[in-house]
Order: sequence, then C-alpha cells, then structure tokens
Amino acid sequence: MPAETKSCRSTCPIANALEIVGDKWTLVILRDLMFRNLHEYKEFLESPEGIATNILSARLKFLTEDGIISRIPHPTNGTKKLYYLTERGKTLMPLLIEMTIWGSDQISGAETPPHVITAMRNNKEEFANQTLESLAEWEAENLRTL
Amino acid sequence: MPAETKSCRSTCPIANALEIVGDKWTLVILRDLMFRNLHEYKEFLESPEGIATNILSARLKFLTEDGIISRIPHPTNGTKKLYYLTERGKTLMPLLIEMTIWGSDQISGAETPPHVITAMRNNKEEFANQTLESLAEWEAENLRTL
DNA sequence: CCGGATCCGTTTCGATACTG
DNA sequence: CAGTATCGAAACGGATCCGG
Repeated sequence: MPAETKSCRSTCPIANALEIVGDKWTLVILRDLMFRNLHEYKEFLESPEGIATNILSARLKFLTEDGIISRIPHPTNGTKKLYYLTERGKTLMPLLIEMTIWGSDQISGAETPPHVITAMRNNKEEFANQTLESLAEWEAENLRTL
Repeated sequence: MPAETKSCRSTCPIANALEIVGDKWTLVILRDLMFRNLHEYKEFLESPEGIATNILSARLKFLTEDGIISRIPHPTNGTKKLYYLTERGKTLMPLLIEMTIWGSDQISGAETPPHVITAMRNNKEEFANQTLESLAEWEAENLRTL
C-alpha cells in the first residue's frame, strides 16, 4: 500500500521552507528581527549565539534577495543600515512562534518562566498580533521616508 | 525604551530548538515520519531530497539519543528496523505543520493545490489530529509487542 | 538483501584578520 | 561600522565494505 496516497497532500511542500527554516543562523536572525527588535548588523553580531561576520553577511544577503527582509540606510547615521522584515518575512511569524514554544517547554525546569509559556501557547494569535504591532511601531518611526 | 522589556520574554528559547529545526536533514526525516508514513531506513533514503546514507545514520542516531524518535526490529523481517516518533517527537508536529503551510503558499501558483492549503491553514488543529490519528493507527499495528 | 559504519574527494562553514 | 579575504575545520555526497 503506497504510503503517498493517504497522507502528504501535494508532495509535502515543506521542502520549500527548508532553505529558510533548515538553517540555524537564518533562524537566529529572524528571531532577532521578530522578537528582539534588532535591526542593525552590529546588533545581530552581539546576539548570544555569536554569529560570525561573514555568515551574517551571507544570510542577510540571501534573505534580502529572497524577499524576506529589506534594508534602508540609517535615517540619521549615514554609515549604518537598518534591516527589517518585509510583509513576506512576517508570514514566517507563526513558525517562529511555534519554535519558541517548543524550545521553551523542552528544557523543562530550566530557566524558563513557567506559566508565561502556557499563556503564550494558549494565545498564539494574540502573541503574534502583539509582535506585529511592535514591528509596525518601529516601521512608523523609521520607514517614514518610503 | 529598552527593546528587551517589551518582547522576547525569557531570553527567546528558540535556541533550544535550533539543533532540531535548524538542520535540513532532520526536518526532512521528521516530515517523512509525520506526514508520509515512512518508517524504514530505506524509505528515508528514497525521499526526493536524496539524503546520503551516512547523513541519514547520523541524524537517526541523534534523534534517537535525543528522545525524538525510537526504533524496534521489524516484526516480520528480522533484518529491518522500524523508526517512529516518540511522544516527545510528536510535540514537534505544530512546528512541522507551520512549515508545511508556509512552504505551500510561498511557491504561489506552483504545484500546490489551491484551497487544500487554505483549508489546512484554517484547520491546523484538525489536520494535526488527523495526522496523530494515522500515526496511532500505525502504532496499533506495529507496536503491539510493547 | 538490509542497516549502517568507514573512507575519501569536494564543498561549505565559520573564526579571525583585514579593508573601505 | 558594514562587509570581504583567508584558511583551517567540519559537513557533505558517493562509494565501498561489513555484520546479521
């Protein structure tokens, strides 16, 4: 009995997400953009995971070419750039939220606040909306020129 | 306003998921286990992504040691083994579902059935339950000996 | 045959030094 | 400060070999 018939509708399009989701550093950058309000090259570098400069450059380039993020010159500081999520990039949020939830309750008893997580788990929608809102705030401040 | 206070509660535990989610081949195997009802070494090898034997071995080993999957000797064929998701492994399903959804509607207009996806998107719970059910069916047939 | 370990040529990654 | 060059380390893919 061919297994393909009963499950995996449409050849399991997970493959299309592998380039993004299957890469550790890409995920770290996306997390920083979504949940930590980071927008600068230097800020990404200082993330606890310790990404290297060439890796960061490569991933930012890939994400930009792929339409997940975009960038502008820093409004006041000419030497800096600001990176931010495109609308397409924001569609990855449910995925990142699931990652956060799963990562939270796997290290049970560790440094993870107990019921904050269950709250997040029960209010994914609200959590997503709050996060989107804070992204919108940042955009309102920094993307006026567009 | 320090960005850390308003978002990223609890130091963003995404990091805990990176070993699993940040690896392409691990995700491919998990997809095969969850959505394609594959349970044998050889079946994984034949997946369209084309994983190499040594890579497959390494990932299966890691996933086993990490408690995501488990394995038993094939009930009728002594030389084969059967791999299957543990309860812990099944907790990754929401994440894989989000990956599937995201992968589906990014390749817009491609080989993806149109409204099947939106149905899946609107019925994540149901889709998850259906999938869990089909996993349970398989277990009922193959894990009797436990 | 099947799972899987080992070896090897090639590619990719990543830490650091360096440049504009 | 953003990004590149370099170079050793690791991962990958493929083939082969081994044990049951």
